[in-house]
Amino acid sequence: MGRQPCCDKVGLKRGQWTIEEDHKLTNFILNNGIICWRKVPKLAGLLRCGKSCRLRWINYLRPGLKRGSFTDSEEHQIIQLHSRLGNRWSKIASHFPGRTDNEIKNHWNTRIKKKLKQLGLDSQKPFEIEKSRKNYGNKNNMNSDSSSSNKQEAISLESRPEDDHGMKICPKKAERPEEMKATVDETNDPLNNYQMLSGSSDLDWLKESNNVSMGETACVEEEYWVDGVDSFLSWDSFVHVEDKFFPSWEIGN
DNA sequence: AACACATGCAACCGCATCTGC
DNA sequence: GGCAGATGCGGTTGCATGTGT
Repeated sequence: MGRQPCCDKVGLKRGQWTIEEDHKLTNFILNNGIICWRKVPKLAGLLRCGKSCRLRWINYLRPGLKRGSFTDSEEHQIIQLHSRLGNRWSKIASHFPGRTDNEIKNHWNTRIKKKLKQLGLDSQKPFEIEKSRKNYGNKNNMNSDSSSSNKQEAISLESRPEDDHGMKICPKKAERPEEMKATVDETNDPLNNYQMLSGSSDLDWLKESNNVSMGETACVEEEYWVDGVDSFLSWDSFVHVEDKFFPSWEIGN
């Protein structure tokens, strides 16, 4: 016995949204807020399922969305976050006000993944870059106990006063498949390669962090992380803006 | 100009998780 | 605690557009 479909799909429209549909959905939400996505299409006069409406709103119609290509800085931050979080796109997206998880996921799959592949890095091993980064920064410290350093990192991250959504930044060690452990070919510097491919010179933050010891690495990471997030508008401030538009609902994903 | 192929993005699908009863 | 409905999430697909021949 299969799962019940999220909605009765008979007679529902699919595919690309028309401008008229966008207007209907936008007007409805602006006037009424979001109470129940299931009811939205019916109340808004749309022949779509609630899921589809939600997706359209979140990914395209929601005010404050930043459209256009990703900047180098954003791309670097995506790579860094992905190295910590893996394919948890919504978590990654929460660090980019105005960007959607879908957008970031698409960007990763179409651009970044390709670049990493060219570098010989396996994008399916999301912690590889982070690990590479650590290894390159710790050539003088190769004997250090990796498990304890992992633990140290986990503690460091978990004791973080909490990010804007109270999420855990670093997957627990047990959640990391063994295969994710990095195997770094020290004859190649992936960061150099990435820089060459991207034609960007602002990977310096990665290189700079390679010059510190293990203990310092954690500190640098922490600082970078905080600076990186703070350098963007916080999601909370974005929520406040939306509160003015939509006092009747909350974005509390 | 016409066609084939590649690319990027919007949208869909189905499972996971949350929430209220 | 168990269940059902609603929502969230990530993987995947399909199509529009761009590019090369």
